[in-house]
Amino acid sequence: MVTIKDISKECGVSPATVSKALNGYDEISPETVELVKRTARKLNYMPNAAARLLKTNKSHNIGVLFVDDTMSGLTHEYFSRILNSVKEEAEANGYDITFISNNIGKRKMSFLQHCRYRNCDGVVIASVDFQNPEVLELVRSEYPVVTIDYSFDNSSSVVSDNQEGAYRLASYLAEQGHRKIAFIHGERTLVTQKRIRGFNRAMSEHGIETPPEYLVEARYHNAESVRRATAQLLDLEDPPTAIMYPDDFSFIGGQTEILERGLNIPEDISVCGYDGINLSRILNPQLTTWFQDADRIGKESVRKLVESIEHEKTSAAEQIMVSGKFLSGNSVGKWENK
Amino acid sequence: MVTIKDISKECGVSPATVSKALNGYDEISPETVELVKRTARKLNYMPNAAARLLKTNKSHNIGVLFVDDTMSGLTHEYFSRILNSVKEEAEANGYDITFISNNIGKRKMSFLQHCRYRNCDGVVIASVDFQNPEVLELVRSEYPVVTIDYSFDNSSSVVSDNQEGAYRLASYLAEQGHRKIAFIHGERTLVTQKRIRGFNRAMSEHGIETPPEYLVEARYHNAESVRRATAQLLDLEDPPTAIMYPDDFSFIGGQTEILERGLNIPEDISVCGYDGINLSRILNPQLTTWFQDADRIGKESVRKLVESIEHEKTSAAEQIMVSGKFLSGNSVGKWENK
DNA sequence: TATATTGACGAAAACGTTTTAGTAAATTAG
DNA sequence: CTAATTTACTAAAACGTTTTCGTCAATATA
Repeated sequence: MVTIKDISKECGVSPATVSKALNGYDEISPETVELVKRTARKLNYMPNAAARLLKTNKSHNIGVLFVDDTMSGLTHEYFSRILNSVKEEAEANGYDITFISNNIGKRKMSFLQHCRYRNCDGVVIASVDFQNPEVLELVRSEYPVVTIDYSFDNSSSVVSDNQEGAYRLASYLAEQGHRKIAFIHGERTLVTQKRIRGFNRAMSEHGIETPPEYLVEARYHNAESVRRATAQLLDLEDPPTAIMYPDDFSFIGGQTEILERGLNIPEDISVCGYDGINLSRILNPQLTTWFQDADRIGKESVRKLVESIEHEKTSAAEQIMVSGKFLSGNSVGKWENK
Repeated sequence: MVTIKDISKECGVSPATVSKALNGYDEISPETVELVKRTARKLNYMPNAAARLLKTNKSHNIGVLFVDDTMSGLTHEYFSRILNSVKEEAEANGYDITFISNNIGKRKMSFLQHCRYRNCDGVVIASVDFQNPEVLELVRSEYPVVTIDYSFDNSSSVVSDNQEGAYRLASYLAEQGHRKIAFIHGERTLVTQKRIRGFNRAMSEHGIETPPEYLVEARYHNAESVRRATAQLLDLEDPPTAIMYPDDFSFIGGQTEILERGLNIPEDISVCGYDGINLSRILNPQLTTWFQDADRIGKESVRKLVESIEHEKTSAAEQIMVSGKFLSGNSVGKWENK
């Protein structure tokens, strides 16, 4: 391993000078800087992040806390895209990322301890149980934190505009003439609550009374659970003519149920998804859905986090809302009161 | 930040003793060990990974090199599952993972340099262009390396049994009476070559002559490209009665084409996928496909890598093959020479 | 010319560990 | 009862950086 000392010997200057030359201090003569840099390149020198960290207390490492229990975190395209853009934005800013977990080897440690162990400079948190005491401990800690799709009072967050998304989808269905609109929503998280609110607003704006049995809970990203919910709706005395699904993926479970009953989309029943993942674009029929801008969400999170890290004094907590986009497909038909 | 010195003061012993007590050296009296550990817990002490690394030269950090250009790396369920199991197995062994890239901040560095910068103990490489000079540099370096789905001579690898998978699928189609079997395969990587070999073996064992136009290349995970390939096959003078697809996801592109021509699966045409991802289980019809054991692949990679890291002397390069599983669905029909 | 300032560099301490080479006391062996 | 060994500890160096104070010329100022 080639160190600063090797360079200093080769150049006949002190290690201090090498360090300064490499880090662009202005008290080193241009010629020396040139010499040092050339030698560094020649020797294929790479700074040692750990040694540097020890002095500077900056690891240039961002902790990423994603759910890991159900594993649906990484296979859910929405989250894997967030992760990917978090990674890319981090790298663009000179940071690496480290997954934060609470069991590393035999050593049991809390999320916070893991962060300290690895000297993270900050953490982005997504797709976790935000009631979890360990998560709360982390949020309340000395660390700069950005949460995704959930907001705490004293830290920054980036959230997808769930209320708007559900509102727009529901409004669209109503505008197509539907009056019996059901909403299969996910578990009752903050995200779900926002979507329900958006849905309700659209309904009331269109003067539609939604019977309570039109709102049914299923599990996000779970086709089987959504299929059951769909069956439940279709079994109703007065079944809906349109169904909003919790997400594009789980919709396929609903589709199975619909097909098996000999119904056609969108002739007999209209549907729409949520997320706007790749899958939704290639499905038959193509889904009408709401695109969540996962890339921007990841990117904004890191941008804000890095700002908090590097300008701790001047950077204030901020709630950032990322808007999505309506994606039209072939899954919604006009309902003409047949 | 509470350090070893804080503990040493609190306990009235030297830092050296604290370190040894914490690390289970046997030259410390049981009482002292007890006292030190208790105090450490009381003060909420966490060792500083960077400081430790500096002395021991072990970072307990595994580099993960996944493709990041097309981004299909992380959204492809096969790879996201590998990543997930890599992460979990790493954590189980006391390692964190760091994504290796070649542009971190403004600093342009090679993959190898990035590894050195972060002091990785070893690297697992998957889903990259294995001809890439930077990848080769890394493979040939001083680092323990495990490659996934590609083998180099002097390092270890974990590969999915692609030949077997394609062989079994093709055999199955033949056993169902099909004689006109087409294979839409992916780009000509090593993986693809293995699959083609398996396909060919199955064909020749069943005495089937496959016209060259039944083998068509498309892009993995790309519905549009696979749809075009499907159209090409269906436009043939003598179209196939069964099609093997490059992967479950891209099959949906093929399905679109098939449906638009008014054909039914499996009555008019039989299909099978590859990968056995979640999606394949919930699709209509359910796909007959080959399950690749991504979890085991990730796990074995890390197991082998950790072995190479921790027993550098005794651990020899090894090629590990992970077998998959035939998943039957409703996408293949018997072909009775109608 | 004497003094103050600037420019270019180096010595050394520090960051939090681990580990080698002791050391002094207690125990055992002869 | 010495001498040798063992037990339980410590001092200090080292890992590769960064950074604070110097220092010593050279230049600018009075």
